[in-house]
Amino acid sequence: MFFSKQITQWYTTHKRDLPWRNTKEAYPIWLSEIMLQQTRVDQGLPYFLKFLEHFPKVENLAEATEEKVLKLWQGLGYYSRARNLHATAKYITENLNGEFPNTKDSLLQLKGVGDYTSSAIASFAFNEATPVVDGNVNRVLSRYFGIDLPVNESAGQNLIKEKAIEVLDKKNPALHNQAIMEFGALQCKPKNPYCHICPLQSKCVAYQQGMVERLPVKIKKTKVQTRFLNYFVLIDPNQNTIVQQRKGKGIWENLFEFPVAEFSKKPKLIEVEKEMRSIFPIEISSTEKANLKPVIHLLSHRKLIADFYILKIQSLQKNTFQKNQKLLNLSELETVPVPVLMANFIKEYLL
DNA sequence: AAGTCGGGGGG
DNA sequence: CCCCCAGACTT
Repeated sequence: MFFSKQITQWYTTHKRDLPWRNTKEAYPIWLSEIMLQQTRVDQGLPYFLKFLEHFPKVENLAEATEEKVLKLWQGLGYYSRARNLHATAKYITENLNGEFPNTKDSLLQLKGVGDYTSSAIASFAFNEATPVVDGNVNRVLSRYFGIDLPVNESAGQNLIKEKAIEVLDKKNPALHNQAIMEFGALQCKPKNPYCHICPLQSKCVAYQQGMVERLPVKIKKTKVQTRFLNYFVLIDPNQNTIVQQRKGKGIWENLFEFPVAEFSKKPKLIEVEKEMRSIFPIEISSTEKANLKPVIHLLSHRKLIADFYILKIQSLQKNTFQKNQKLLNLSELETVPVPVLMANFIKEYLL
């Protein structure tokens, strides 16, 4: 009881005013939880407001096209969340009469809803006494109990979940869960936590033993791979161009991009040109490399280096298109969902 | 159990 | 430059 008492008291005076906390409706709570997966509150908030504006009810989201959902999601990353969000909205609208499941176990069946998110929705919307365990909770509990097992392995994660149940205020799970996460985000931060004014100080094992900065322990995994993307921007005299939708299961699934040749090693210009001509067996009147230095994009475990080639051609013929390709005027490029990497290029060079 | 999936912020 | 963020899903 000490733990929950302290953090909820801390919460009532330090909490941020966030829109999804002012409701018990499952729809906006679900929406916020999906958006905030691996995403900072500050980054997700504008998207949350934008989505509620376009889709006030889950039915409105269900009726939208996936392309529109992806467009609104553009820039938030992890686009499978947007596809699963849309699929789940349709499922709830068409099969569940627009009513969200109201238990953790039933919520867990929804696409894109895992262990954390099902607990979050069940506790926030339906007051189910189930603990949330996210990055914040891993940090707070590993420090408070002095757990030095890696939190991203099953043994450590299981122990954290045990402790999360142990400290959970079963009478006020919604308040407790909000409090412990907010506490992790604002007080028990990854770097430079405010231990000197912490209400848990007296019982925090990590603080007592001076291991706060060492916890939580995580096993590292990253081996950075580089991908070389060579985009071909065809432009005809009417300012039309071709984009194509990424299919398959890789990065940016279902987003649009210019026709591309990908390499795992830095290609020679000859190789790029060869790929270009196999993709477009057409007359090219002039080629210019659009940007002198390539666009370098760093992701968590990957480095993307993108070169853009602008190809001026006499005419784009519809019958040469593949199924997933679209003919667009340059001014229409802003209407289709594209990776941020491309959006930046488009804004700088084509509009 | 290990990989993959984005993009941005902070030290 | 590296780590982290209201994780889930696939292999």
